[in-house]
Amino acid sequence: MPRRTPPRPRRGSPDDTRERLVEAAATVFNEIGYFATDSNKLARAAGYSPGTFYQHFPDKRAVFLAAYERWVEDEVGDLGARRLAAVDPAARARTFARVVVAHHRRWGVLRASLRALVLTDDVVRDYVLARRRRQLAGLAALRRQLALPPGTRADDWSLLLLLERVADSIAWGEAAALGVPVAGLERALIRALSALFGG
Amino acid sequence: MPRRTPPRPRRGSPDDTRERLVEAAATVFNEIGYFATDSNKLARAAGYSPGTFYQHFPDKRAVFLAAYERWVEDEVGDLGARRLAAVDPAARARTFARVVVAHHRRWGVLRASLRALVLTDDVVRDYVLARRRRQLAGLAALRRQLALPPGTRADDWSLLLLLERVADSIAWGEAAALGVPVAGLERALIRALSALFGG
Amino acid sequence: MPRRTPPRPRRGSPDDTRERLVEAAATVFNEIGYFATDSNKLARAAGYSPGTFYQHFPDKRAVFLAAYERWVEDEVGDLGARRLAAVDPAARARTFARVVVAHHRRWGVLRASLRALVLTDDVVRDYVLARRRRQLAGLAALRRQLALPPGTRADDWSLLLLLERVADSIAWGEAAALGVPVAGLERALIRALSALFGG
Amino acid sequence: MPRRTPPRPRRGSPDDTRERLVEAAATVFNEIGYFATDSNKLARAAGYSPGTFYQHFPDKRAVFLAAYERWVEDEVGDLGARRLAAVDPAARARTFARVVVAHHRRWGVLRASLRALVLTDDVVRDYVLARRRRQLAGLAALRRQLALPPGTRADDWSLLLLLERVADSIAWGEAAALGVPVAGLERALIRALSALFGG
DNA sequence: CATGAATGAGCCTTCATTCAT
DNA sequence: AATGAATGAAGGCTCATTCAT
Repeated sequence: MPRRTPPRPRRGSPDDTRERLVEAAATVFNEIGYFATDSNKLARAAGYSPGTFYQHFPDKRAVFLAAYERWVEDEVGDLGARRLAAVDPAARARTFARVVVAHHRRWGVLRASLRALVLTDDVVRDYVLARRRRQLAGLAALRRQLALPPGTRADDWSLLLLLERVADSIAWGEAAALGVPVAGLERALIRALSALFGG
Repeated sequence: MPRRTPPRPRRGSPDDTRERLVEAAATVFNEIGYFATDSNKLARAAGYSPGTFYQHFPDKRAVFLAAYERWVEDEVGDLGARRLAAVDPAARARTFARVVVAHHRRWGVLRASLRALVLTDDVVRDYVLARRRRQLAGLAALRRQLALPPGTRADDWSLLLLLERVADSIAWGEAAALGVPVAGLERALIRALSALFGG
Repeated sequence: MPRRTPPRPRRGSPDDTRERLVEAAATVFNEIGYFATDSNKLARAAGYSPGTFYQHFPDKRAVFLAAYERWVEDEVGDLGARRLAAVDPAARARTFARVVVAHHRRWGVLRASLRALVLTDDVVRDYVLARRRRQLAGLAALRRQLALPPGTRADDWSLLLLLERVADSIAWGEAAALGVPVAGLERALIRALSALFGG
Repeated sequence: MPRRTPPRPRRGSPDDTRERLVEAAATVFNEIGYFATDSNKLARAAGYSPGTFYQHFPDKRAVFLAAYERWVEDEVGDLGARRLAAVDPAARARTFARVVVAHHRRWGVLRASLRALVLTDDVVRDYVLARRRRQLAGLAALRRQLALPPGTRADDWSLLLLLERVADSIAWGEAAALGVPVAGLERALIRALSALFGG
């Protein structure tokens, strides 16, 4: 964990500042987790003072949600139907699995904090549930756009959960530490996704 | 959340005291999560003073691990080979799934805290990894004792992850909030377990 | 408390700007008190930015004094000798009392903040004492102009204090909350003033 | 204003600690006012750490009210009917006036803070109103016990207000700074009280 | 003249932990 | 073994003020 360079910027548009704060927050949350992060250090990590932080976010939770939002958007962008449609159908499951694992590698710790918060904080809970609904809807839409057969809600949901949990396990280094071959896990993911994409 | 009744015990054997502290800790952690739990209140919830707490545990993390330990032991007891061997083979997958879900219902919040801690705290990490290794070994042992064909490590691991994540989703009320039918999820679990137990 | 509409003015003469700032300050101070007032919000309430505020006043205390000044001037205007001289002598005490109460109704909260500041802040203290001296001198002048007999300094001062405190009590709603009839208090004021004006 | 000696005590009964905290709070509030007082310094002034403070009071306001309470009790004790009954009737007004002025000398700044808070903070407001009601009732009781003729509520109230405001003016040094003879003010008080006590 | 992004000292409060009894 | 008063570092957040544009 390298010391964050308390870097450079000063005096920009509010959007740039907010952007830098979210960026830094995402990084810090993902290094040491939500609970170990303090809002002052967060601001400094982005190159700002504590006051600036609170001019952009009402509280620590709010940046956290903003960072989460950004992660979700990233993933949605990379896994969107357009992108997948461009891929050779036989390779879709593989591509999908790789993108998911890559995302989890980037956001593993933040995700774990999110899980802990969801159970404790109602605002976070509602926020996440709303996102989840869209995720499920997105999967259904994907099926339609790729002309795949529809699945039950329970099947879709357990597929998403498997995907997510296995990707976390790879991302966190849990699998490696347990001597579970990562390649094997990826094959398992691809197999599960094949039920969706065919191939 | 009813006010926990600070029980009346005083001056028991050290083991009884420790026992009560762990018990109370498990309850409190599971109600409001590790990070929101205050060690003084925890001691009071067990009917003791803060000082007593620190005479039995070096720090807050230590009770947390003890509570986790207890949870794992519960589960191991209920899912142990002996118990399962007694069950009609055709019903094993169903029984296993039900027990797992029931356990997660009881320990959902504590588990989420654990996940967040694992990524941040090396002591917790090592502790949990050791447990996980035993869990995997237990699964292999189960296979042997029930005379089932062996599986790859990756298959076993992803099965455990699916089980765990789906059970959490049910336990946390996430599935219900998303309109995913719980019965369907349980069927999915049973299907996945059938690959293990046959049936 | 309706959201203050941040008015639209921009680029006026310095005096207009200052004027608007004082006006807004008087209002805000009188709604939530000096200590609860945030200089940035105050500037926004006047339709300006924080920077503009500090181009017109060296600090928060300065606007406060300016707002106080304005209140005093209002009162002096309404209670001035010229105005009173125009009133039927028999009605003077009544008129005087009514004007005083009306003023206090308008400025109650600001006045309470002033009292707290006076004891803590030497600049405010000196400022207020200077005003007070003029107030006493004004009373003496009033006597002369209305050809009334002179009074002792102590009598004048305690008359002013009674006036002020009873008016505050009415203005703050204290009297009403205690079930003390306001009409009775006003009669008491008039009685006390009659000693001054005769009638 | 001498530097408060951050003195001696350690490890006592909760009541003693609370007592010392209230005592110190009363002193500090009365030196620099409620708004300039910070809770950590308050605790240190009593010889404790910040944490101890918050083990005895939920917040700064709470000590403030406790300090106010103590002041009121002091005054009630010294002005109680029993005490006054013991005084030569002819001297009652004088005694009463002196005690009131002495009290205000001791508590002037705290009182001014109280006034500012009352208008802004509903809890303080209700607290003070309750006290005020008792004060009015006490005055009525005093009348009865001394076999004095009853007065109107408005008369009682405006008497209390005059008393209080004139005493504040003396206590704060306002009168002296304005060249108003304090002896004259005291005579004015005694005159007003004579209407109550006779004499 | 006006702006508003940025500042940072500092306040209120919490809570894991200690230690004298 | 148990107590609980006491600790104080640290964290979240505010707000008066500055200054480059």
